[in-house]
Amino acid sequence: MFTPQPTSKQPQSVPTIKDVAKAAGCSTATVSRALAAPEKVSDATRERVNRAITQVGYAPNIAARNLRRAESKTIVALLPDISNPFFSEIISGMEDVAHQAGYQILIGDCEHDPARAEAYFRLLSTNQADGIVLLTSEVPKALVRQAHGQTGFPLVMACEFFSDIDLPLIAIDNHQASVQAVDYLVSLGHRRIATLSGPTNNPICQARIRGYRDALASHQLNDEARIVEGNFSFRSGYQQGLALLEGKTPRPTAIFCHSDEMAVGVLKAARQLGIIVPNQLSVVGFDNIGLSEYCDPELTTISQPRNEIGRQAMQLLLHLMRGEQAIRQQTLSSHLIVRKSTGRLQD
Amino acid sequence: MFTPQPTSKQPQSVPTIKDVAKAAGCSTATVSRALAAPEKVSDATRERVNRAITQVGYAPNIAARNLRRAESKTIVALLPDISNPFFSEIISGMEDVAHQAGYQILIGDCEHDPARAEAYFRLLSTNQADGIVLLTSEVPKALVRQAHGQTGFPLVMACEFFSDIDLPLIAIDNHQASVQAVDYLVSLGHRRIATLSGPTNNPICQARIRGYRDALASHQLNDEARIVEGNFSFRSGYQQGLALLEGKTPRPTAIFCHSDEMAVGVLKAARQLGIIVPNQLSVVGFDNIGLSEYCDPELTTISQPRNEIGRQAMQLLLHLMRGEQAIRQQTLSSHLIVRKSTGRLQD
DNA sequence: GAGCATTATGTAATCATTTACATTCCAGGC
DNA sequence: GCCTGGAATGTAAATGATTACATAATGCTC
Repeated sequence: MFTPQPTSKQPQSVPTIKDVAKAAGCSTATVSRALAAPEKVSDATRERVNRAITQVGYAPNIAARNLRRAESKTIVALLPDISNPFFSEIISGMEDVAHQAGYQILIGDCEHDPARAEAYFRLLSTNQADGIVLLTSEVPKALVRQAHGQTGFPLVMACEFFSDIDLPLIAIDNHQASVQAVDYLVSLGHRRIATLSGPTNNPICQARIRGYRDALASHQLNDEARIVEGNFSFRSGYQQGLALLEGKTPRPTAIFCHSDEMAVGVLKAARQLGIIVPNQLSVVGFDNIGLSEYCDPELTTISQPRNEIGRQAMQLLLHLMRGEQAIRQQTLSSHLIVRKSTGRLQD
Repeated sequence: MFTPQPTSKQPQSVPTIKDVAKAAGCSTATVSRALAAPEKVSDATRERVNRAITQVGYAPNIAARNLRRAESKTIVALLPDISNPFFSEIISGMEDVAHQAGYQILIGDCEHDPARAEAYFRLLSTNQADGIVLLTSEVPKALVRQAHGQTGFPLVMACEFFSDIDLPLIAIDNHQASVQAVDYLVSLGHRRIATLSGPTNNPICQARIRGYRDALASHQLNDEARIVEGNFSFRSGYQQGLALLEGKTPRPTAIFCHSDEMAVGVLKAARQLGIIVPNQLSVVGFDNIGLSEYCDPELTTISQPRNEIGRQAMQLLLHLMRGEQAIRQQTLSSHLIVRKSTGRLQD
């Protein structure tokens, strides 16, 4: 059987499903089926189609497919700030699962700008995205509320959450993680334990603060509570670290930070003030980013299963999109990694 | 004039351009023109169309537009590894320019896996992306060669490059940056200056190594050259740092690292061996990431204009895509930031 | 071998938009 | 008043893939 070269009316143009059909001697419908539902096509035909595909060098036009199927196979991951290395491992977990299922991930960096967040949400209504994984609570609540109103709206939160909107969620128990950190510090003999929080309007920080307070209370240390606010960055850690450590009030002997970067900032502040860590000050971080093993001293910190959070969030989203039943909220366990930045109180 | 509610045959469905046309009392062609080329439509009509659009709550279906226009308004940014904070600021610069021009950025994390890179390249042929900014040389060369073959293929490199493929490029002069670092170390009295390189098959590392050798030669220190290979990570910096510092050969008094993370790894190695930085060892990093101001001691490093690299790379790509003439290669200037990790040789 | 179910395939409509081409309208020149 | 040209708008084809529906082919039962 002789199959001619694809008739060259437009020699340059990209081959379409028609070219494949012609080369395989069948209809476009058959080609389409051979690709989307191979079991609906006879073995012989499938073979012929596959050969034709490689012969003409066909690749499906995704825009056409998206139009017809009214989907985009794209998931938006909304982040507060792409430069925070905390997120990269989560993204990585999400990507594994998403790619497996034939989805792409579009990383949406909100840069703390509500307009950006809105633009990314809009992608859903224009069929440019099929679902959203929300990794920040810093987005206009109206958007989220509206999404939450529609049943089956493909939206999942990971790590962060809203106190007053009950979305599908994959996260650790921030309250408990906080309790664990404080209990540990108390067990080392510390009593004046301060917290360097992230933005205090952030629900995860609120949860951590509650955990902090509850833990202090359980040791009759309510009066020692001391909370300062940062924004997770090195810089805010450094600045607030200075504020905590050089003040006139009796200096805390331990600081529990809501991010590793802030903890490293505190380390710098302590260094500058000649305060030895851990002898005179214990510091605990949060997240266990790569750096925490390489700073001086190595950081005691709370480790979140970041890859797993990403994977499960994506799995949950896929379930929701398929309309399947799924556990709507999952709490993963964090754990305290003890390194060199914490020690027994020396007096 | 009474305009009825959009006739409700499918009350739920998303409004299309037809609904707008009906509401505005004109044809779909006119609506389309009012949106894409407002000057082709009378003021009155444009007004009516705009009102109709808000009235029915219309948002264009991007898949249909992409199909018809054979473009996607999406640019792929190919990275070797998303978790490297070096890239975030570049991405940020790219996004600014891209959004301005109505483009989206799809971040492609290759994770050092050629298959991934290939998948992202394929997005171009399936019209899912209009151009690529390549931030890594770790992609199959065949792909790049093929792209380079086609004139006007929308591909731009940033930071990294290929020694044997002459692509449009925005980068610093790595050779010169290296010379500057070494000259500076020599000026502090150092003679045994080692380099902790990134992967030595990476052209930017090769350029830096050449710069290192040339600078040594210019000071008659050729014989002192000592090069070890890492992979830009904390861990490789630490391991190779140990190797360099605890060997039996006379210990280097300065180490020039091809990344800040490796430099911080070296700091840890030195600490562990009881070597005081900068008194007994000077360390220079590369990239000036946020961390470099917060590690101990603060890192002397080479700063690249990352935001600007991102902006210019995107601008260049946009020019290429529009078929405009443009400067194909641009070298931006880096500079040495002197902090506390380098000092005069004390003997 | 008729009747019926099942499987394989083809035809053509459909998705939402853009745009080539056709038509209409009007102003201005003669 | 006629003609020309340009502006404004409409008609309908085109983009490439999917899929409802129709049809053809096959196998199976009795």
